[in-house]
Amino acid sequence: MLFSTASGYALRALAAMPEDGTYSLAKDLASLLDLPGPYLAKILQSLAQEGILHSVRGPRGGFRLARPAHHITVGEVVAALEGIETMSGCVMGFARCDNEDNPCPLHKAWNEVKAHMDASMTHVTIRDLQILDMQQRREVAGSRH
Amino acid sequence: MLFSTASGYALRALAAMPEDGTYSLAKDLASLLDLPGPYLAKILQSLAQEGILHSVRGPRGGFRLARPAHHITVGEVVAALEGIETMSGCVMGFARCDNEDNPCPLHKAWNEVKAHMDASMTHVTIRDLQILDMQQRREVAGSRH
DNA sequence: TTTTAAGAAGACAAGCCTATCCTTAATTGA
DNA sequence: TCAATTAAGGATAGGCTTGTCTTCTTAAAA
Repeated sequence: MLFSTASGYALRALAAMPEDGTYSLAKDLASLLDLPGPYLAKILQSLAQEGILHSVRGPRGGFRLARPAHHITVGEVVAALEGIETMSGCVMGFARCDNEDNPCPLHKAWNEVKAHMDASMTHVTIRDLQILDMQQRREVAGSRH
Repeated sequence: MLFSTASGYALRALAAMPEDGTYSLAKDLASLLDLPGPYLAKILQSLAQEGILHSVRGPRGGFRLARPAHHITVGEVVAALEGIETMSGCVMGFARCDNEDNPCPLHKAWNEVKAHMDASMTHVTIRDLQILDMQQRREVAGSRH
């Protein structure tokens, strides 16, 4: 997996949250998606601090998307949890490796990879994941019959 | 960086080893490349166990490449230290994400990325890194004047 | 006002990676 | 044979990620 476990959990949880303004509970999302509850709660709290989610304490509280799902990109979520440095730097860890002077043998390939992923991550939004999420949950439900 | 620190160190050390059959000491490579000596020694020992290096104990011993540099691929080194699972699995950590049924929105992009990197890693060898290594050491030497 | 239902925040632990150190084993050379 | 040299192996420690647990705070509902 390219992303961290936390990012994967976050994307799945965001895709499962309704957009009707109602609040979802961390533990409900966790049991729905079969994720570790306390850990998911921490992740959702981080996303709330980053302005991706809105949270309310107390009865009938919980988490909801701070913006429409199609305005939250995958890259934004990953950056909020992992920082933006994830894919920067030389693939091989060479200190002196840049475009102009002495690129490492994997430099060109890695640059194309980065550009490709970067484009995907800024264009794919949580809304795109919602469809997938529905498909997956339908299949899981079907397999239980 | 895509690879682990250990893989980066390993590639740099392998690129710096002579191919004339003589043995290099872990601590010499470490000081030449400015890497943590004991840690590099562990890494080289792992590479010896994997058959990428040949090691001899005692005076005049050390490590040498077990095969010609152009027969050792970058992918082989990374796989020896990190396992082959590094780039397998869904990018987003979705359990049910495959080519046929329900690929995740990043699935296609990630597959192209994987194919690209995989091709590079099996075609680029330690010999390709030797040229880079010479360039980098020359520059470092020059910058000290 | 009291109770209850939530998130927020902190401590804590397990596991992995990075890194160091110490001891042991092997090999060479005197 | 003995001393020196080198890798091999194990123990240990710090940092980060994953994950759990407990306590505190907020806010709604009774």
